Amino acid sequence: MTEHQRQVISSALEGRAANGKMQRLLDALPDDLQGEMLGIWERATVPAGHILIEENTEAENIGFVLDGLLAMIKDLPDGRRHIIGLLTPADLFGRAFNGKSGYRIEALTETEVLTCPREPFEALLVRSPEAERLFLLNVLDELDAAREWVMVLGSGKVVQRVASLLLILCRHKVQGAIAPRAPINLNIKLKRVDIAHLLGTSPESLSRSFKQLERDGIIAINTPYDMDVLDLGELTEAAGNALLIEDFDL
Amino acid sequence: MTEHQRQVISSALEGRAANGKMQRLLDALPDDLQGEMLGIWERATVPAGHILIEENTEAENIGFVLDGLLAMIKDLPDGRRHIIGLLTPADLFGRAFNGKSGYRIEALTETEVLTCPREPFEALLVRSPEAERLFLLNVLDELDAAREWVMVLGSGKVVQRVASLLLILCRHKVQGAIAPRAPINLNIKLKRVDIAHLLGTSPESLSRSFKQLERDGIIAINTPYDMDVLDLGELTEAAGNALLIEDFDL
DNA sequence: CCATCCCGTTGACGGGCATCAATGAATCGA
DNA sequence: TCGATTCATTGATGCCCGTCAACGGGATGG
Repeated sequence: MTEHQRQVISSALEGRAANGKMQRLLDALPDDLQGEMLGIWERATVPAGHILIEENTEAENIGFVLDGLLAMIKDLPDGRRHIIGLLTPADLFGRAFNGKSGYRIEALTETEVLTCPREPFEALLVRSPEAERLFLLNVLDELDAAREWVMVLGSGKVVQRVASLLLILCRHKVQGAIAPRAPINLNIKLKRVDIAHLLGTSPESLSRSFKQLERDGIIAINTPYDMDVLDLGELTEAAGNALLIEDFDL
Repeated sequence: MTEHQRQVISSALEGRAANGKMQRLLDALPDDLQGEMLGIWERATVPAGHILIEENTEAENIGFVLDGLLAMIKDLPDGRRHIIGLLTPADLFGRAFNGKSGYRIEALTETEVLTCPREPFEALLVRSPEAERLFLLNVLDELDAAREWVMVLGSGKVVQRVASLLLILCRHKVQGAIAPRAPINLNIKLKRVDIAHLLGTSPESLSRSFKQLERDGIIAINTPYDMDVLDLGELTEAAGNALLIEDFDL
């Protein structure tokens, strides 16, 4: 491992949410492969609106989110756009081992990513069963997340979906930690339009649902991007218990 | 490999849709592991309504669908039930490597499956990188399917979702083959209620949507379980082009 | 052969929500 | 500093669709 490589990776991971996962991934590798793993990654900062992987193309890059927010987006012929899922720090994206994407990867905010060409990444996975298993576990997690979204989107009323989204954000925020009775502060990075497209609704209906949750005393809206969840129990109630896995330590 | 084992597997695969995939999986294994793989599977026939994996339990079994139809189902507290996804012949189910399920696996029709305990399956994957990669590819396919459902469920109108479902069924039917201009006959194994829960709507609305597609000359309904897709192009139109990957050879 | 059940369909009704339109607040650039 | 743009919110309107109800046909069982 060259000093340059070490520098890239360490500066990239410094003080970020993603460092734990990346570090675990590295530690699991045999020593002789660690350098190779580090060597193929390139760090990049992309502005909001930038498209990292185009729709319906053989993705040539694998990516790892360090900071910011990406989304899997599909444009519909009628001009509307649908957000299939989000990519947050510590998420992998790209199409290792399987072809075209069907959707594009777009930055919703300014984002820092690590990218590497697809071939050497695949080659490394083939060579190292440990790395491949880590990747497999990652994909399994993504599968759970996707199925959870299927659950959320299938459940009727808009308020329920909004509540479910908030629950997921809370879970993401307090992960591992014991959930306090105290309000959970959420810093939403998404615009209302994006949330709407994510939940399969319109910004107007979304706004009304937020207001309703606020009237019910379940949340407090400080700014459109800063809200507090006041009552986790009632929020779960409002969500209709639609979430697949409820692993809050209540 | 004992004669008993060989008998179980060969009779199980005989003349079934699932045999191709299982055979490929076997061929990819080193010779000395093939016997081990075959030895751990047990064949079973379960009646409709039978629950193969309970919700919120550590699944102790891995399964492989030979014939019939399974579904991933989550019950909502209000009594409604939501179908998250289907499992058709050649599909794997179970929770190798990651814990609880959050939904249950239930047979919608009488179903033949191969099952095996989880530990030896995982052990075999760990021992054989080839098997693990096959499993990984399987999971990647499932991920695509799940994201496709996210897409379908997010797209507004019920008629669009119905059309999308029909498109998926058509694709499943003609997979690989060149899609003919001639009508595609679909044999639906699902009850209307189940389709409704799958698409996040009600049986009544579903019926109306089917009728509308028939009025528009896009499909012909012979019986509720036997319909012909008359115009694949218009069906795609009606679906709003919401599908992620459109790999028909039109 | 009839009674019962299950299921799909059809009709009527009401509510939720998408759409259109307008206002207000915040940010940005000239 | 002042327009211009973007975005969130609110109101009004009409339609989609979820619900309740009833009907009919096919299957099952006595």
